[in-house]
Amino acid sequence: MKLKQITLNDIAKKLNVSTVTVSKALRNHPDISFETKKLIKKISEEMGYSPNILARNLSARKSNAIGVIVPKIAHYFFGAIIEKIYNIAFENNYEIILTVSQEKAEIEKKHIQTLLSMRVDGLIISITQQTNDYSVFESLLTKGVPVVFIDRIPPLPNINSVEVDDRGGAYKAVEHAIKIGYKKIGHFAGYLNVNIGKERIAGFKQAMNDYGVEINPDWIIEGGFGDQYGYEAFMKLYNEKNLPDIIFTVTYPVALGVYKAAREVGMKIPDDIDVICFGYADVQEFLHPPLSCVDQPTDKIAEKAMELIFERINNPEETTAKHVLIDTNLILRGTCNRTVSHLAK
Amino acid sequence: MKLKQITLNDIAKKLNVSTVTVSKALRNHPDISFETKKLIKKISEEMGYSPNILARNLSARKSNAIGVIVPKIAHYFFGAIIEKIYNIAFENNYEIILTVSQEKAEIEKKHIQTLLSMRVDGLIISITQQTNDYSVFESLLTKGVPVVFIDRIPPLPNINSVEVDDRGGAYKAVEHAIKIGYKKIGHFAGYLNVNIGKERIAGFKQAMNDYGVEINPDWIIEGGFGDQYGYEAFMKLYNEKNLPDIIFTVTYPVALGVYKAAREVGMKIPDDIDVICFGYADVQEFLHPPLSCVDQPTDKIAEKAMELIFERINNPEETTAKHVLIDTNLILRGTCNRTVSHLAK
DNA sequence: CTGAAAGCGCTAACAT
DNA sequence: ATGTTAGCGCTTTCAG
Repeated sequence: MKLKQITLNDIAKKLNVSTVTVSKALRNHPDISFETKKLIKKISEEMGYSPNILARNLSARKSNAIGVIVPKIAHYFFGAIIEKIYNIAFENNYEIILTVSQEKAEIEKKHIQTLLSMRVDGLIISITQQTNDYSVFESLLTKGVPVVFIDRIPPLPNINSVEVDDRGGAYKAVEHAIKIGYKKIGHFAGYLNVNIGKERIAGFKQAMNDYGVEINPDWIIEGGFGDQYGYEAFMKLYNEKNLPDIIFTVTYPVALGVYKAAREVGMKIPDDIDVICFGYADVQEFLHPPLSCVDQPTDKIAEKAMELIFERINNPEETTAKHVLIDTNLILRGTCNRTVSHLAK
Repeated sequence: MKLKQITLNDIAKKLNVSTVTVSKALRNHPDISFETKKLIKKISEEMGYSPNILARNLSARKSNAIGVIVPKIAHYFFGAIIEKIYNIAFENNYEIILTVSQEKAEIEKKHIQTLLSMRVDGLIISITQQTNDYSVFESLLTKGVPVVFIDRIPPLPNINSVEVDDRGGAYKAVEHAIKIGYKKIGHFAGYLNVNIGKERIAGFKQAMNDYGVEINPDWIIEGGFGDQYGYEAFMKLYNEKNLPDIIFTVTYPVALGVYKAAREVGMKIPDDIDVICFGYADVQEFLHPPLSCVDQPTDKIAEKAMELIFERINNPEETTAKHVLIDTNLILRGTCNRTVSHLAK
């Protein structure tokens, strides 16, 4: 802003001391006597002094800020992680510079540039679904910029990352479905070029194989992570009269799409068709029936990510990367939650 | 970060020119010949130069950044607004420094200090539910800092604000309920010390009065904005065997609480008890039945807020404040959406 | 077209 | 205990 801002110099002149004295006094430097400190603080308060962080950071060559890049905000998963990241940063006197890539690789790239220009101390990134050029990230690494990737992770060696155990979580869900008696299990799988899509379908397949349940490729549908896709995928199978007994969806919105479609065609969940999804959201318990899911502990993801980034910031020399897998747990509510003897064939 | 960053000077030395030349070349200043520009750009690219925005901003005495303070993020309403704000900022080459007050007045105050220290060009604020000391905001105004308040607005004269027409929206919802035949209309009202609570109940009452429908004070319950409160309020009336025919809830989570409670006691929405709420959320259409609501156009709020803040930033002299009321519209889905002849008594 | 000088506000290092 | 000097990286005069 263009307003006249009070500077150290202004205070110094008023008190007939040097800027350095004021600077030190305000930062409680032991050099300065208690009396002068008190006076200086009082006056600067009165004058409405507010330190210029730009100048301070320029001088200190660090910003006390962490840059964050996420594909979107208005989404339970990212919203919750971001909120937690903010809280942790606040407790540690760090600022967060949040940017949104809108799932676009070019925007992501621009944000990286901007954040580097802002001289953030580190970067936390969740890459877009369409990112396929990883050179930007590589150059980040060779430059030695502290970076931690969360959830959506580029296929690069030796990077710090915090990831949900997608495979294990998917496995848990499918295993549970099998254990309560399901045999005809479908999977709406999202995009398989994204690591979460890849991992979740892997967990699905592994559970099926481990328990000797046949995988019907007709019931595995790729396509997207949004509710629209769940709706369409359901309708496709419905029209083919080829629905499984239960569908494991790659995300929670996809399950919403299934709910909507099922209601439209008059099928009752969980009796006519059952659902379980990957991903927690606060509204699931209010659905009818309440939707069971694989919970991804957003708080833990945020905590670990911040822990790693701080570690990296404080040990710039350290080069071995850490890969953290966050364990998931099944939250069983109104779906996929009772033995299905009626299906025994 | 502590890494060696390339500076203008580094490039200048390498090319045996002055920093100024490099600076100008990189910014496409007409002073510099096409040839040198080309060369300098090529080299700085090669060297991986990234301008130090801190230094640039310090020199320019402005930051090209807007500070935003919201009570929370993981919430549909704020999430959607923030997302839009980010997009608009991006299009205008502005940075957003987002901070979260966690509904705590002291944190809010700290954030204001920090953002001022960062020399943001302007501030967009949605105050906490517990803020009751408005002097911070007042001093902001006297300092001449461009500020726009959104949604949650302090009772101060002459401030820029963007507000949803809460009263009008509530009026619309209640009016609609009346028109389709409801007489026994309740209102779960949230906190009345917050402007949105105050306005919404005012709209409720006004509609009731305008249409000559009797207000039963037993059916107006204050208490909070979360689902828990909706649940409790419903249960209270249920236990007293004193439920109205329809409940207008102050927020969408409160309606969720009602859904949950109603299901628990075996009452069917909308037949046994009907609901309509203030506030849009993407999941409403997936509820059973899909929940009708008063939509608050988050995009418009964000757009207007950004418009006002830019206006203010570009005209620091301007002192007359603008107050924008964003119109709402009713989104009718599965609730509060059919004539209730069966209730005629 | 190019560059030298000065300053943005602050702090670390080195006197006094 | 206080002040002087110099520099963080960039940009805006203004002179050449």
